Amino acid sequence: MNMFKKILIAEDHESVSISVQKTLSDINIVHDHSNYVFYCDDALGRIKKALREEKPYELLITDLSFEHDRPQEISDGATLIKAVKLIQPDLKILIFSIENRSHVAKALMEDLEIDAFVPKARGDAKDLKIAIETIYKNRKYLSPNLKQAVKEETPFEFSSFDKTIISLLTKGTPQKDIPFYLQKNNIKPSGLSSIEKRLNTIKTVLNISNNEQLIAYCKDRQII
Amino acid sequence: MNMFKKILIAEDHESVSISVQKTLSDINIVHDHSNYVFYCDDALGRIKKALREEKPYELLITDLSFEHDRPQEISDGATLIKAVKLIQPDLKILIFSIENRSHVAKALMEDLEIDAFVPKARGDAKDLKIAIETIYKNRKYLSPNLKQAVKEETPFEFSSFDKTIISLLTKGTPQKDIPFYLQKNNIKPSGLSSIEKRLNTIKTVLNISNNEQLIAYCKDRQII
DNA sequence: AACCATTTTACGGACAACCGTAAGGGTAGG
DNA sequence: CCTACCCTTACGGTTGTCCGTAAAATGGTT
Repeated sequence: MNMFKKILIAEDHESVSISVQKTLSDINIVHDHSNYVFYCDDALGRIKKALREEKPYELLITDLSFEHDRPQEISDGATLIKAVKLIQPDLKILIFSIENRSHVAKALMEDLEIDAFVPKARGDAKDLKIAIETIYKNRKYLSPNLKQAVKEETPFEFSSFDKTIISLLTKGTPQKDIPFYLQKNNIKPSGLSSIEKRLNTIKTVLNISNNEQLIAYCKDRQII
Repeated sequence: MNMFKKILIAEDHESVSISVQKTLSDINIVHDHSNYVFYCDDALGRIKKALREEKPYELLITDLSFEHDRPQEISDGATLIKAVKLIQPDLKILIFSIENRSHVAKALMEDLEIDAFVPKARGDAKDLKIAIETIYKNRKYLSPNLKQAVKEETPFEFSSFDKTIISLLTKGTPQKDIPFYLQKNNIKPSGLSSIEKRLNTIKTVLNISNNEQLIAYCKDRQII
């Protein structure tokens, strides 16, 4: 049976990297043991080098978040993928991440045009095998292990303006002082009333009754 | 060289479990392939069974957080460890977790009387090997990869009362309504002034200026 | 029972947040 | 150029929070 021959693994956790390599060998992929890296910069370097030598990679398996323990040009998986797409658009990409929210995974698949998304969870090794086999057949793969939002809640879109004022609140800025900050940074609506109105509509839409609950909501969903 | 002969791995992520097994075999531990489980309840069952058969485990490697995808008696690693200590106090225990904050790891080592703490991070497989070799020599092992709190901040102790009122705020309860709730649940200081004063001292000690910042602080540190 | 120390509660003024209304300021279409 | 419309801002009244002070309750000691 045919299969990918040249795969690159970008993953900062040594233990995860090991198990991905093991999984590849389980499905009879002869995986050269040097084809894994711990930093995004190294991943991009390897891909460039392989292109120069005209032995390009066929698949990139990458994590999303990498620990910032040394200065890097590229510090996360999403940025890496964008950079890779510029130099080798046909490279197949599989994200293997702790992120397990369905709507986040879907958004990433569309925005980054990746081929598969597998969350680190129970049975993730089996999941990974299926994903690799699926994308080898030129099909997309969105893992069934992704979690639907419990309440199928309205995917309310926080604008960057919203995030700015909420972030300021979490830094201890009193609401009435936010206009000064916004003016300094030339952010468009800067009136106190605009801030009040915006916070009010957010709270109404999300059925939230005070600022404290709003902060908790945003923190839980990693909006800020 | 002598080494552990009977080890149990409790870890819900299949990929991590695989790499731990691989790591064990790397240091020449003959690891029976059935000695890993995906649920805490199964872990406790295995340990009990091994005791009955007078072939007890020598080491337990466990995660801290497990996904709640089916009803379990024990749903997290800390509870598992407490239960295990009751039936086999001499069993050596190694926590292998995503948690990488030094003070949290230290607290766990003391509270649960575990033998080693290794965070899932860069080089965690090597880290794991060293940890196992160290505890085999009856020494404790606290990984050097743990992160010190950036500011060595005052480890402020939130009382259960504090957590209660902060939780109520995050649920949208107005401050002025909290006394009613406290009275209903027979929580002792229930006056509005007591709540105000408590919030005030917390904010003063932590140098926090408003409730929003306090909520963010607590969410970031998983206090609530 | 009387005393003191600490905690809890009640009260009141100052201030911030909330909310409706209305006035100002752009922009697109006529 | 005018007008209708929307977005933004200003204003004021109400309510909630903040914070200091003082009274009341609690608990321990003699």
